[in-house]
Parts: sequence; structure tokens; C-alpha cells
Amino acid sequence: MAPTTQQPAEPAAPTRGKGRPRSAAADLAILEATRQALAELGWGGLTMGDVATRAGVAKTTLYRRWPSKNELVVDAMAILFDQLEVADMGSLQADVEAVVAQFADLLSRPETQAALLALFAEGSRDPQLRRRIQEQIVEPQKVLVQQGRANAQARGEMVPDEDEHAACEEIDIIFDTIAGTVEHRLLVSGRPVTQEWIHRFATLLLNAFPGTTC
Amino acid sequence: MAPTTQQPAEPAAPTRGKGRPRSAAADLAILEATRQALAELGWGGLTMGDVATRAGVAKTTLYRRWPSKNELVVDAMAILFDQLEVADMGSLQADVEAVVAQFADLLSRPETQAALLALFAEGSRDPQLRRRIQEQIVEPQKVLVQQGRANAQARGEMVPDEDEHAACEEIDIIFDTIAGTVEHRLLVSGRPVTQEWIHRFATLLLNAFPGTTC
Amino acid sequence: MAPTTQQPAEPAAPTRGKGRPRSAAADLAILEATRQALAELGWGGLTMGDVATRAGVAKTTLYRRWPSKNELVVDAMAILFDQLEVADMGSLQADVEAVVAQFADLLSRPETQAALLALFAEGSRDPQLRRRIQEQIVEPQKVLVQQGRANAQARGEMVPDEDEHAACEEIDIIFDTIAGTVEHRLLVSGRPVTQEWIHRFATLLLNAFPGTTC
Amino acid sequence: MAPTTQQPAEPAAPTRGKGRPRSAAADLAILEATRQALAELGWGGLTMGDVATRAGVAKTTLYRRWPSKNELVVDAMAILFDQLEVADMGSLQADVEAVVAQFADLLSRPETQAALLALFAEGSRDPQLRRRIQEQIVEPQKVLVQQGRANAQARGEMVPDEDEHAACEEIDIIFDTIAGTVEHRLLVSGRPVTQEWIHRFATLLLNAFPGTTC
DNA sequence: CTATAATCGAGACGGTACGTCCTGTCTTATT
DNA sequence: AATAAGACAGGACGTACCGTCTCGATTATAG
Repeated sequence: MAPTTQQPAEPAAPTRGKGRPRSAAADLAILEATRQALAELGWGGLTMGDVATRAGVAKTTLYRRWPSKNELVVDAMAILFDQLEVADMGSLQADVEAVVAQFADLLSRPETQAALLALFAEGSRDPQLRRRIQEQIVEPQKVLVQQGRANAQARGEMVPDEDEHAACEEIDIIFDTIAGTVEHRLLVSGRPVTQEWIHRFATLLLNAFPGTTC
Repeated sequence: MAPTTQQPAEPAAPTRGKGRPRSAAADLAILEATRQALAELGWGGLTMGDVATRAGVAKTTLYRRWPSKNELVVDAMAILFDQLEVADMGSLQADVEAVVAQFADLLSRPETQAALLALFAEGSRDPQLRRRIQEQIVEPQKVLVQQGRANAQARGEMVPDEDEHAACEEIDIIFDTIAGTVEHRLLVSGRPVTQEWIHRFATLLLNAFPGTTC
Repeated sequence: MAPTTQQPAEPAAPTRGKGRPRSAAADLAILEATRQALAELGWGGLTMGDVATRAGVAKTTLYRRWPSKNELVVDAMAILFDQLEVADMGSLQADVEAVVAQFADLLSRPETQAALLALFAEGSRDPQLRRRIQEQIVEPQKVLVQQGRANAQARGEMVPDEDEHAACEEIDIIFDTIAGTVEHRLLVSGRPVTQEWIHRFATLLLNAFPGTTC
Repeated sequence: MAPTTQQPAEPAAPTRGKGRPRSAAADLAILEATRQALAELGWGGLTMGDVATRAGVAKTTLYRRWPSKNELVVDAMAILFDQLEVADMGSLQADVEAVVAQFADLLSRPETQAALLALFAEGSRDPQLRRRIQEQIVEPQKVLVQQGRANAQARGEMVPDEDEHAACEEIDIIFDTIAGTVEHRLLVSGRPVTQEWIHRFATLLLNAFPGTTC
């Protein structure tokens, strides 16, 4: 999660190196500047030089931490996706609606709109980038589904998993469906995600899965 | 559909344009070269100059027809999306599976992977581009859903629409779900769309909609 | 002199060809437009397309008559240099002053300033162009020197030529001196040619040549 | 003299510029490449991109130092004109002949032929360029005349200047005459400057000025 | 009166250079 | 060692002209 790129080994070493230590403030300033620039200028308008200027930092400082724009933006966006939470609202339907609403809010921010699909597009060519996206952006979302599922099972709304593998597959398909549908609605079709739409979508979703004992 | 950008009025004009007419062969060569370059180099590697060279055409000829890379790629991809068809396979489930398979095939092509998400990302900033994408890429897909629905109703698998508006909303949500989920599976999660996955997904989909009389 | 370039044979043929005859009005309009554009935009800013537009003529019409900008400008300027005359003012000194004044006037026009040195520069690389410049621009000036010399000899101010060859050489050197000095003063040093300067220069010139019987 | 264009203030600044200092080697390579390209391709064929390539330098490095082709060529040529010298040959006639010969040699170089008139032509439109040409190319020549005159006065061949202003005017007219005549002979008339021609021209020149006590 | 033919306008075409912008690396002096 | 500053090689951008071409329309002479 931390902008640890480009360093010797990191986990094995709390490297108390000799020279001047890296400025932690710079990291935050750069990531904030990146989000700001994304929101203002979009993915295509984002330049490393501009980010450096906004952050009050030299270009070198940027490249010392991130190998390129892509990785920088992944880290800048990851912070936002880390804030997603699944609260136990008492029922599966309510939990789903809450999570979808949170996700839709996130996708409505200008920086997210500018960055998310562009990152996915870049990731489809660069496997290393794809992995980084998976770890820092996609996984945090998928965890929500697992969590919500566990909550539902704890409440007795869903039968517990028997086959580990099948459960995994099912989580995948649910996740792709939720994330994909909301993204498509907001970013491709360009139509709003209202409370009513969320309700309809969540209802469909629960219909679709016969495993729910509601 | 035709690369008619940059021209005076087009529909209302049987305008016997005065100068030398634009080369139709150039249009085709450029669009083909664009798809080729996308497949080879990806969105980021796509260069107007390179496309021009591949098409055996001057860069000016490109800019005379398309104001930028974005519009060019929309038109180049639109041709692929025009080829989608909904065949009547006898049952709604079979029809859905067929259409999903077709769509997944399309999204598996390297040029589509390179272009689609990048276009959507650009479209989220540029309303004109978004409209163009809607008309030339998204609409042709949505038509499939409408068509399939009509077929199902003709076969008696679905009750006919009563409320026009509600039907429209439902088509929207179905469409966003199908397109979004498949895109997310293939382009974001990076996992394959197998025959089995398609079957599971189609089943879920039909479960979700109680209107089906199966 | 006429813009006869690019035609079959011309002298041997008053070629009453079959097709539509070339517009004589176009020639004049083009040359006038050329001088206008030169005065406004300078040599570097002069474009064939712009000249065509100013003349209300298609670019093709231009290229049918002149192979390139250089030749076009030679012809456009030649008209101005054809207007130079040597009037018999009664004394060699007066004649020289009159001719220098005329020449200085010509070099003070903006189109001349823009074109003359540029043409000479181009001519130093392109022998064909150099010949054209010699014939249409330089020779008309040199004739003035010969004429003035003849007048002076007729008035008895100079001894008649004995050696044809030596006379020729002397005309050359006088001509280079007058033209070169005035050009350098006006176009290189950028200082004005006043009545006083002309007088001083003419005096020096007559001093320099002992052959004058004054 | 140095290619100092585009810099903050230069003389008043012992400014220990903060970033990486400009490469001095690049300056020399660029100016040399410019002269080479001029000699090979002429003014019209001279391209910023080509110069950059020859110098093994990026185009941006060129534009960082010189705003355009014109200024670059002035600096490239200035080096040649800095090499002019007036040697004391013992007599005014000999000194004049030596200087004219030197100047003619310089004007016979292909890069000079390509550049000089073209620069003067451009300078007649652009006052800033004209000033630059004056300072770096014309003045070094004019200094020769002043120097030669001083030498002659020291030798007693010329009476010393009484009126400062008149002397200045006289230097101007002598300079325009020498430079203009040689340039016209070589670059416009396109005829060679032989030893004999130089002798004749120098003789005329000394005739013209009665101030000489020979 | 109809071919035939060269001209005209318009504007598309392949090509080249332009001057700008951004990338990612480098070289300074400073901290 | 990391920092700010900024020069550097390289490459794509979108524009402007060049000189050629392909159109339909015009305007002359020749049959």
C-alpha cells in the first residue's frame, strides 16, 4: 500500500540507510496532487511535471518513488478504495444496498472517473500493472463481498459454504456482477445511480441467488 | 456510421462537393490500420503518424476526417460492434448464452481489449466523445437486448410489456448488467469467459427476472 | 518578360491552340497579389496559397504559369525594375544622382526590401533562377549605367571608349559599386539614403574615375 | 558573441544557475553542424531537425538556445566574421587590398553564400534580428575600416580626423561601398573577385578620397 | 451544333518541417 | 543519501505549406 516502489528490499530491511531519509510529507503531497490533477485535467491531461509542481516537489522525487504515471495513479486511487467498508445493516438486502451506494459514490468522484477505466485499460497490456491494480484496488472491493457473505451466513440468511472452490467461484461472479454493472451504468452509460436504482438492482441480485433463505 | 466527421452538414446535403472527392479507399485503409495498430501496440502505443504510415496515407488525410485519436478509434471499433447479432436459438436461455458468447469473443480480441476501456475512460471527460461512443458502440449492443426480449415475448417466454417506461428501465438494467459483468470479468479481473461460466451467468440472469414464465 | 514559363515553345508558335485560352487578367492579378503579399508578409510569410487567394485564383492556375515561388517573385519584381529610367539631366553628376535616387526609392518599397536580397540568396544556389534574375532584374539596372555613360560621352564629359573589353569591365565595376553600395546602405546597414548622402556618394564616384574631363 | 540568447540577464548575473548547466560542447557542435548544413544544403534546405541530428542533439536543445533559424545562423556565421583582421601591410593601398581579399575569401565559402544575403533579407523585416546581425556580423567588418584608417593616419598617409561626426559619416560610406560592392560582385553578379579586380577596385577607392596624401 | 480540348475553381492528396509538449534520465549544488 | 532545479535525448503532437492530383464546370476552336 505504501509507495514502497524502487527500494532495495523493504520487508527484510527497515533500512536505516546512511543518507538523508525520504520525506514522508512528499509522498502525501504527491498523492494528493495526483488526485487533484486527475480531477481537474483527467487521465490524458495528467503529467508528471504538473503533479510535481502541484506537490511542490522536483520531478526526480517522483520518479525515485514510482516508476511511471500508472503506478503513481494506482497508489493515489488505492487510498480512496481503502475507505470502502461493509457495515452490518441487519439484512443482506440492506448490506448490498449500502455497499453499492458506497461504490457508486466513489465512482462519482471526478478523479475516479478519470482514472479507473484508464488504469484498467493500461492494465490489460501490462501484467505487472494489472497485478498492482488487483492488489490495491480490486481486492479491497472483493473483500467487501466476502465480508457481506460471511455476515449473511452468520445471520442465517445464507446457507454456509460447503465447497470452498464453488464458494470462491460464486464470490467471483457476484463481485464481477456488482462492480461491472455499477461501473457500466455510471461510466459507460453515463446514467445516475439513484436510491431507487440501487434498490431494484439489489433485489434482482438477491433473486438471482437461490441460496438465500429469505 | 460512416467517418463523416468534419463535414458541413451531410444529411441534408446532396451537395455535389466541388473539389476532388475524398477517397473512400483511404477511409477503409485507415480504419483497418487503426485496428491493426491497436492490436499490436495497444492504446498507449497508438500513434496517428503510425496509423497514417500503415494505411499508406498522409497524416493530414487522417486529421481531415477525424479530429483526434479518440474519434478515429470509435469509428474503427464500431465496425466490429456492428457485426453483433442476436440469433433466435429457440429459448431465452440459449439466446442469452449465444449473445454473451459473441460479446465475450469480441472482448477477447486484442484490439478491443486495447481500445474499449480506454475509450470509455476518455468518454467520461468529453461529452461529445461519449455521445459518439453511445451511438456507435453502445447502442448496437443494447439493441441486442431489446431484440432478444422481443423474441422471448414472441415465443411466450416473457409476458409482453405493459408499461413502456418500465420496460425501458428494465432493458437498461439488464444491459448494464450483461455488458458490465462480462467486461469486468474479462478486462478487469482478467479471467476467461468459458462455456461453463456463460451458462452459470445466464442462469443467474434468468433467475433474477421473475417476469419469465419458465 | 511575360510570364511565359511552362509553355510549349512560344516564340516559334503563336500557338492558336484549341482549348480555352489562359486568362490574361489572372496573370496581372497574380503578380499584383504577389507584390501585395510580399509587402505585407515578407518573403518568409509569402505562400502560394495566399497569393492565389488574394488574386481570386486557384493554386493550379499559379503553378500552370510559374514553377515555384522564386520565379513568380522574379516576374512580380521585374515589373518594378522595368520602370527605371535614365533621364539626361545635363551633367554626369546630376545623372548619377538622379539614377541613385530612383534606385534608392525602389529599394525603399516594402516589397522590394522583402524580395530582393531573398531572391539573390536563392539565386546563389539555383543557376537557372540566377539567370532569370540577371535577365529580368539586374540587366535593366546595368543598362542604366551604359546609357548614362553614353550620354556623358555624347556631352563630352567622358572620353569615348577605345577598348571594348576594358569598357565592359569598367561598366561592371561601376555598376557593382553603385548597386552594391546603395543596397548595403539601405538593406544591410539600414540607414536612409538622403539627398545629401546621394550627393556625397556621387561625388566620390566621379572622383574615382579619372577618365572624366571635368 | 556567445549563444546567450534566452537567458535571464547574463552580464549582471554571476548567477550560479541552479539546475544542470548547459552543455558548452553542444553549443559548438550545433554551430558547426549549422555551418556544415548550410554549405551542403543552402539556406532553404537548412532544417532545425537536421541540424540537431548532425550535432547529435535533441531539437529542444536547439530551441532552448535560439528562438529560430535566423538567430542560430547569425551566431553560426559570426564566428567566421570574427576571424577578419586588418594587418598593417605598410601602405593604405596594400591594406585595402588585403582586407578586400580576406572579405572576398569569406564570401566565397559556400556557407557564407548560402546564409549572408538570406540573413540580410530576413533582417529587413525583423528589427531584433537586424540588431543582432549588426552587432555580430556587420560591426566586426566596420571595425576593420576604422582600424585601417587609424593605421593610415599613423603612417601619415591620411590627415587626422578633425570633425568627429564627419569622420564617422565617412567611415560609414567607405564601409558600405567596400562591403556592398564586393557582395554585389560575388553574390549578385556572380563574377569572381580576382587579384586584378581587387587592385582596380582599391585604386578607384583611393582615388575617390582626396584626403589621402599620396 | 457538336465534338474536342485546354482552362478554370475547388479541394483532397502524400509529404516534409515546424515549434511545442511530455517522458524519463542526467548532472549540478544544496541540505 | 535525498532534494530542487533544470538541461538533456527522444518522440508524438497537430498545423501549415508544398506541389500534384482529380473532380465538375467553363470557354474557346475545329469539324
